[in-house]
Amino acid sequence: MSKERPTNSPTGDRETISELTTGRLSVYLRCLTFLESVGQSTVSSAELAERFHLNSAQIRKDLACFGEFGTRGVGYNVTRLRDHLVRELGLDRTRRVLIAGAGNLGMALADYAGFNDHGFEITGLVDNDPDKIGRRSRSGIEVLPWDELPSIIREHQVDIGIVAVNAEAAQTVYDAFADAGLNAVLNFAPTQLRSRSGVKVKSVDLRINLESLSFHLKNVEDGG
Amino acid sequence: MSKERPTNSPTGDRETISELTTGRLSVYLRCLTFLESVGQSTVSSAELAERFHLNSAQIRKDLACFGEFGTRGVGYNVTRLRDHLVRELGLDRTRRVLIAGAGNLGMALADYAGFNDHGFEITGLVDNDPDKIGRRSRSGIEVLPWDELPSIIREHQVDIGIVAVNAEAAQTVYDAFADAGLNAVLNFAPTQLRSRSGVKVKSVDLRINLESLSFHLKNVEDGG
DNA sequence: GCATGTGAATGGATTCACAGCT
DNA sequence: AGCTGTGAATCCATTCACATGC
Repeated sequence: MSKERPTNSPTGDRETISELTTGRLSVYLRCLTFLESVGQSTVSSAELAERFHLNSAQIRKDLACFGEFGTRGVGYNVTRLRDHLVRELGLDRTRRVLIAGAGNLGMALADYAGFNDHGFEITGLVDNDPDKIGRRSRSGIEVLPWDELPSIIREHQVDIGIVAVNAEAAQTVYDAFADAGLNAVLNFAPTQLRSRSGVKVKSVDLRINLESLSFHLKNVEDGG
Repeated sequence: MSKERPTNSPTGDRETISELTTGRLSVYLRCLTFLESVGQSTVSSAELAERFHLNSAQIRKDLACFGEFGTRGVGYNVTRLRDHLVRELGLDRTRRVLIAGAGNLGMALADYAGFNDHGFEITGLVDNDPDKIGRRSRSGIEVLPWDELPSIIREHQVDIGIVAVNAEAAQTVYDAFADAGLNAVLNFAPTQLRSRSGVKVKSVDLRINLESLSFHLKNVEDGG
């Protein structure tokens, strides 16, 4: 459909920011949080570039997506920029996360420190195995019945669903998440999900990463 | 240094294949394994393209990286192509994997089915917490002392190291892996590792993925 | 002077379109 | 006829280089 857009208008203009850019914005945000914690008040694109092995122009382009936030001759105000990124990435309110699949991976993710932290909150796990229902993860997240997914999502005001089931069940889980009104899904199953418009999937495929490393190793071995 | 290379010579020519391409090759391989299991003997680039929402020319280009493997007018022989990809990706021999960090994530990865499977084998976990040493994961993978990393890697002939420690310790672990002779590292810590030449890192950053979903949600909310 | 913000140039990846083989 | 393999064209991301503003 309509693809015409004025490329990069300074203000407004949502959803025209690429995945690659948002990934880097997350990285910058992490760095800014650190800089703030050590009391640094301004930072230049050159300094950020050095930290991340990136080109400073790229960083300026990335940061300019939302309008002008730096001061020429000076750099960026750490706190101001950080707050701005937090808001632009939608991290200024807590996102509630539900995990489908209470196997090893699901349980580990439920307890994973990086999640229950700064803007994300695991509200529960669901599983269709009666033996698992009612159990809790080490940190106390409860396993709820899969059948009650829609009401759980409604009552707990879940925003993000995590697929931590096997490849065969993954599409069913995604569809159920979508039917229940979720708009964002993080998939750990080693399969390509057929996604619906508006219901975004991000996939983390451990096997692809391992195979990529295997390929590198093979080249190292063959090369010498 | 030298960047000149004859772009894409049909045979030989290692390491000039992009990360994006190898990722897709892994996906194709998975699909070919499935097709073989259901007895399909040939497949066309168009059929693969439809499965993965990709362009058929891209698939042909990807598959042509290693030489010509299709038959014009017919397509690709499933078994032959699969075997070829297995060999080219270096999956024709078992890769031994060691996990550093026996926390929730490390333990879960040790037991994760997708790993101890088809070409990868978890040989153990290491941790520097004396309380954890000697414990075992559910599936029986033992936690070994961090101090003995070099000898463990030597004796178990480890190929790939996994970093499943916190962000602060991640660089230390990476460096220890590299010093012990590993050439491939999979990093789960939410930090950018300073990598050494030849010692490849692939990072899986859960938080970046969640933040990307958060950004999407914010746009959905703002837009409607 | 110094660092941002940004058009222009470059580089890489994807797609098109067709020649060539079966 | 059908499908691969691939140069040419296109698209998108990154980098360069400089005008702009503090």
